[in-house]
Amino acid sequence: MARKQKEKSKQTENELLLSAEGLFGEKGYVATTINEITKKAGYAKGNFYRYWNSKDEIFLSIMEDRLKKYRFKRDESLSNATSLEEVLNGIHDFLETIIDDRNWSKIFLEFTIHASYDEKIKTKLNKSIYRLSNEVFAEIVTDFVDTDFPPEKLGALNTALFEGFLIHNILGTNVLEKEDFRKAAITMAIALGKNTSEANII
Amino acid sequence: MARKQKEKSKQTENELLLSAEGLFGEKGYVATTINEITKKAGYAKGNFYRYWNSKDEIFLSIMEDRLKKYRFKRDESLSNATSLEEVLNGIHDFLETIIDDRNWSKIFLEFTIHASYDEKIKTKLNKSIYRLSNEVFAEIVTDFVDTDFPPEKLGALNTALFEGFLIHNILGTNVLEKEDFRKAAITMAIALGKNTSEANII
DNA sequence: TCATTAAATGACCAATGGTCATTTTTATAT
DNA sequence: ATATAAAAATGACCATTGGTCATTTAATGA
Repeated sequence: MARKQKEKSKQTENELLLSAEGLFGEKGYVATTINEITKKAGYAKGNFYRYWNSKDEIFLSIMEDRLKKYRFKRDESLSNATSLEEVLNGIHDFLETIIDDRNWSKIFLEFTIHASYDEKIKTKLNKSIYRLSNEVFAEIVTDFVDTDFPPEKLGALNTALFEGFLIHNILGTNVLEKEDFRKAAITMAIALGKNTSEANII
Repeated sequence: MARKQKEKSKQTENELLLSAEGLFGEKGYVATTINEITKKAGYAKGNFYRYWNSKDEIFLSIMEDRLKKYRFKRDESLSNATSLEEVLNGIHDFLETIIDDRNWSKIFLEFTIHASYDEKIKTKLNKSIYRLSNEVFAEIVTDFVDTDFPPEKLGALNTALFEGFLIHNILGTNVLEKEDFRKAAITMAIALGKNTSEANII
């Protein structure tokens, strides 16, 4: 039974993943050490590299996993929206679950910047996995947009405001609340995407 | 003449500052090495620590310097605005000079996140020096706001959208242009801060 | 029982930020 | 000029990092 060996291997991988996720969540990307990850799981450092080729790699896989879960929540939130306002509110219900996952949004940002210095990782990050809103946001929102303002830009702007709000939170600036963010984002989207007398004021 | 020694000392400090600014600008914060900084300026590593106590410290001083210059530009841009639209456009003229300073906005973000893991540096960053818009934005904008939406929140939201846009640029997502950012930010601010029939739609 | 294969180890490597005893350069007092 | 003190500069050294790899330990199938 070679089975048992594969099982053990899978289990070790899982133990390391769990250990890593815990440490990343506590201390962030840079401050977490491979040595710590393996030690916490009860192994020696070298064993880590049987399962991943680098710290980047294990982080990416953890990140993908978390984002998958986030996306699932988003799809739930959006399933029965019938107007732009409802869609936007649905999206923000879901964005707020990310915000509440406080440390992790910060850590995603940390890794995003770290990755931006490395073409390979940067490409991986951009490859749909990371960008939470853009295209999908656009897709959903298209039906509800009256103006000729491109929906994918609406999506990108929404993401931008969201990530800016994350930075605001990270610094603990304390001026904005979640509700402010939601109100601003929705107001912005409606002003740009809905054809009222004031929409294109500029 | 102890003068000469002090002059030499000042000059060395300057050479190191220039070297550091160049390297940070090229390679970012983490990737730049103290060894490189001193070597490029023609000194040995140890000499660095006569002038600064850490890499953080020299970076902060360079950052302050750059931000001072930015702020000067901003004050110029705002000197003769007479309406909310004009104020906002003035602010965005200045924000776009930061955006065009491409690498540096990225590096500021990199350092901001790095700093967020260290209470001491975080405090220093927040101590007015870094936050470009918030209070000042609020101060300037107050006169032009009709609604009861707090001006300091307008400022923070503007900053948030700005920094989100920076991240968008960093990742090279290519959906948004500077003009989109400007239009969105101004639309948002007006929709929240100007009393029209649509302003408080939510 | 024994050879084969997989899992796990930890000494080792180059590079990092930072320290510090030592050397080199410069200024002053006699 | 020369000796002394003080400032400027050096680079070997430290602990720690991500990553490598020859070696050891354990499971498997004959």
